[in-house]
Amino acid sequence: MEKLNLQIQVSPSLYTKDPESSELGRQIISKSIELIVDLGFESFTFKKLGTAIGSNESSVYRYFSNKHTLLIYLVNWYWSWMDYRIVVGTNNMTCAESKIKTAIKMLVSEVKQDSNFSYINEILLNKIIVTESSKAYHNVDVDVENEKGFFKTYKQVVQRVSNFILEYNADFEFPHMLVSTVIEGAHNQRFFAEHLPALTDCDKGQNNIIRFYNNLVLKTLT
Amino acid sequence: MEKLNLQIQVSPSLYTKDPESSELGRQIISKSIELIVDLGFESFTFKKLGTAIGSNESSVYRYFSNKHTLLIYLVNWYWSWMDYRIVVGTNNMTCAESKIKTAIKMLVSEVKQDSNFSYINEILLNKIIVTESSKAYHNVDVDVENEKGFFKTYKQVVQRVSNFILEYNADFEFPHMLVSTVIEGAHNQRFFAEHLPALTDCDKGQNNIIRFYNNLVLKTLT
DNA sequence: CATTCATTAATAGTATTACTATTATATTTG
DNA sequence: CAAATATAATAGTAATACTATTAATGAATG
Repeated sequence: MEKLNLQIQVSPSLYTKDPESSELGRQIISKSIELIVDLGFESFTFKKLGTAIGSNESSVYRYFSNKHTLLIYLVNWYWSWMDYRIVVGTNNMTCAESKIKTAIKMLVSEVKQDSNFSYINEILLNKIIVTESSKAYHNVDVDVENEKGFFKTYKQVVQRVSNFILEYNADFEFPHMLVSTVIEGAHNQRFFAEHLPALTDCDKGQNNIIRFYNNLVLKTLT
Repeated sequence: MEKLNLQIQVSPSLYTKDPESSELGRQIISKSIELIVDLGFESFTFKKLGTAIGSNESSVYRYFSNKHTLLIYLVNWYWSWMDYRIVVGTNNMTCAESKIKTAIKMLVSEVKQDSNFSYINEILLNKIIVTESSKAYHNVDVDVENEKGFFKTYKQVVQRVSNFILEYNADFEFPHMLVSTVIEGAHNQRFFAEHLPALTDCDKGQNNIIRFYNNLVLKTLT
């Protein structure tokens, strides 16, 4: 596709200062993605991030109040980006089945770099989603953070794909359950394939995950 | 069922001193379950646990080298217990479909207290599994810990149910994927129902989760 | 009965983390 | 140029996740 002039909008409640507004801010995002992948979220600190971008811990704190909020920012960026991809990818499609398959493919497979958003490495960000994103909501503050809209873009994607499901089968009772099962399930399978292969059957190749979930969704809907 | 003289065996690699071997050890397990549910795993500390059992931080360290290992211990206990329940629950069954349904019900629904294991509150432990267990493997040390057998009992349950799946449909390519999708999916749905209802359709009652996954599994296998 | 051994409790101490606060120095902008 | 703003550097704090040491207790054994 052509290169577009796009920017993913992230809710201002997720930062103290907009990281898109300065070079330092963009570096914070860019490098934090690399560091979280390399170190894991637990070992990632603002001090290490500051050093890595040739800046200071305290400068990072001017953008994000803590590393948890930074993770939420990244997660929201990812789901806004995914939502945009699903909308574009299914645009002009009339067949509900095709829409579902397109969405599943995007949600389930490994991601490719999107040159429209230069300072964000979507491949690495996708790895963070697979490995770390459940930590965004598996904590004591979920309810408060949910109220603040921290999970809005994820819910938006689930809703969008749920609508495809209902287009395909208006009587199906559990579209959201099905969609969230597929999304979280696929992330797990990718993680298991790499670290706990006994919990999956991916040894025979990546495409199995797509085949498995396509089959699962379409059969469940009949 | 009658009260049995049973004890769940947990691998000695998961503790420094066997908590089953002393009153203090049993209290450590018992109280840690309560505290992790109340505080969340991140805010749970051995210091707080020591105080809560009227003992000392350092005494807890004689049993478990850190709180992560204690979580792994609890997770392993849970899956050994679940495996035992599945074996007993499906014993003498000849019909593969019934075995599958029995297993799904056990894996998916809220748990009831099992009086055979007095000092462990299975209801609370199940909440820990739902909310915290993904933290057991979503970290940088997965591979090392997997080598050490930290996830053995979980894999054992997945394998057992996968065998039922193959009994039902020997040609099905992805039994482990299906089983781990159901287990993790059901845990997520229970969590979402409580905290992020937009990601699920559970408002109409708990039984929906069982219905949804029963339907999903049996249709996927046709 | 005395000794030994293991268990536990209490205390202190360390490195790291996740911040906050302050000040100094650049840089931008009006 | 002055004022405002952004950044860097430094210092400091409370809490965490431990380790190490010592002391008190009690049970087993010779």
